[in-house]
Amino acid sequence: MHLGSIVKERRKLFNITQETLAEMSGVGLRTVKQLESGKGNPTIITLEKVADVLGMQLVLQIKSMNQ
Amino acid sequence: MHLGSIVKERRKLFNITQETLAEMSGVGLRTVKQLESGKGNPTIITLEKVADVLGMQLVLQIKSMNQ
DNA sequence: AGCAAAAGTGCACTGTATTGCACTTTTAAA
DNA sequence: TTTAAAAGTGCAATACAGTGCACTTTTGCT
Repeated sequence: MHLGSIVKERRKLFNITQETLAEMSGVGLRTVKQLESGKGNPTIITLEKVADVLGMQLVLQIKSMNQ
Repeated sequence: MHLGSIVKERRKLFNITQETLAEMSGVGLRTVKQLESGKGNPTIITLEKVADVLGMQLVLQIKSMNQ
């Protein structure tokens, strides 16, 4: 499961639209759409802005841990 | 602690140079240097390439977990 | 089914990440 | 302490991420 899907699922949990997420995070709507649909290659800052609004954070962890 | 520092620390654990990490990951040396020194705003793919070589992965998790 | 809202996409422009090169600074080993 | 290897940095070129706009497709509600 890629990062975009995780963002999308989490956003739906909050019952907000891509447009609202874009506004709240300060990221362009087009960028949010691309991120969620798995297109493109966002920068860390873009991903962090979006994740932050959704109460999530980007972390680097040792590989192959369950969940 | 930012992502660059985590990469740097992890790399030192493996006793390899930035140059070796760059070669192994397929990322430019200049980019590795910027990443580790906290300059710039890498893309997910760049960070994933480097993390992969170091046996790490980028994950999105619910915020405010310990560690 | 009908329809409005939400999501996905092609295009084009702007800004910036990636990169190599050449150089300086720092580190660590003899 | 010397000094070679490793790390940090300014500059410039290229590739591509971020974005708005206009449009199509999908979703989900009545």
